[in-house]
Amino acid sequence: MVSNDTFWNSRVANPLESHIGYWLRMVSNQVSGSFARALQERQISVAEWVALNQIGNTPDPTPARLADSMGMTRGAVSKVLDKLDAKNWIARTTSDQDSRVQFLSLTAAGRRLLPQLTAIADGNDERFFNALTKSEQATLRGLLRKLADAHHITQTPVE
Amino acid sequence: MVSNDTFWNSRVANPLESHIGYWLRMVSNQVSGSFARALQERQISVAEWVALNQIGNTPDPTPARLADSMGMTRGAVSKVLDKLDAKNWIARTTSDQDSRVQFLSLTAAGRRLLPQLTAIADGNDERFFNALTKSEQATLRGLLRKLADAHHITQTPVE
DNA sequence: CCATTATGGTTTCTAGGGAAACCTTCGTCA
DNA sequence: TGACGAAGGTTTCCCTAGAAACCATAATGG
Repeated sequence: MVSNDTFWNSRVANPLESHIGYWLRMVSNQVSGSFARALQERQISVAEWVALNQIGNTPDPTPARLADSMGMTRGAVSKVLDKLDAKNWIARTTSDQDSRVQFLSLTAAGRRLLPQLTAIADGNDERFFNALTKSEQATLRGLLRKLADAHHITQTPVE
Repeated sequence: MVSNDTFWNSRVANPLESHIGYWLRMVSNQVSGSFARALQERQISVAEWVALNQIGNTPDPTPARLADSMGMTRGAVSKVLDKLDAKNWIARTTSDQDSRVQFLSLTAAGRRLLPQLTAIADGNDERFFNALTKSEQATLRGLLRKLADAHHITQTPVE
């Protein structure tokens, strides 16, 4: 047994606690909630951060590709990009080959900001999963990857 | 190594993929998304289902306790209860001892419905985590419990 | 015993994201 | 080449949930 049983057994009986998905959401909500709060202090939403990160780390990013990889609709992405644009962290330039397409890029300010946000993300992950040993962390990562693989999940999670 | 490396290594390099939280959200989003879609076919939201389940499985449920256990604000819970009430799945009766307090209970229709929804939840969990062996499932559950324990997470996850 | 504070629940306002309609531009094919 | 469908992006509408203001009632304490 891995965990502190007395604590958990004290909880109100609920058949759903036998679901792995239950624990998965519980933990996932907490870790992303804590990250969202950290970003909030800088007036940045998780979606904005994910978009910024994708723009900084994928080749030739466009709104459509972002929507695909983030698992958001194009409408939603459009609004997120508006925000990033208003904050002068990204630039949108229309493609020469296809005037429907926009290429997205980080501005100088965006390039300065991104590593700071990445550091926050690193710290959040580190702090949260430090409750596990290195070996347990590797096991957990492996199991999650196996699930993602089995179900062909490819979307970068946003919320 | 647990997973299919060639598949994952073909992904665009992104430093965040080293975060366990990244994989956690990715997988969690997928499992709860698939569950949400299953409920959607019956015009039921995840929040409604969680509330219904709590009402059916906790002693003397009240809106305030629900808000606590679900990690939602009381305002949000109030609206969810309005929906369940409109569908005639729950009843609200004000307490004799404290007229501010409402006790929540399932109606006959609610009692009939709940097991069906629970079966959907069971099926969803089962189907998704079948990609892991029984032993891996136990390991995963243990690791998630350990994290929830370490961080004193007690809220039933909603979305 | 009354004033103040705390608590339970609802309502209002706002922000974020999906769905779908919309506009523009590109590709196809007759 | 011109019509039609597909694709990229934006806008509009709607729904959900949080924040905060609000109302009613209970508890506290002077």
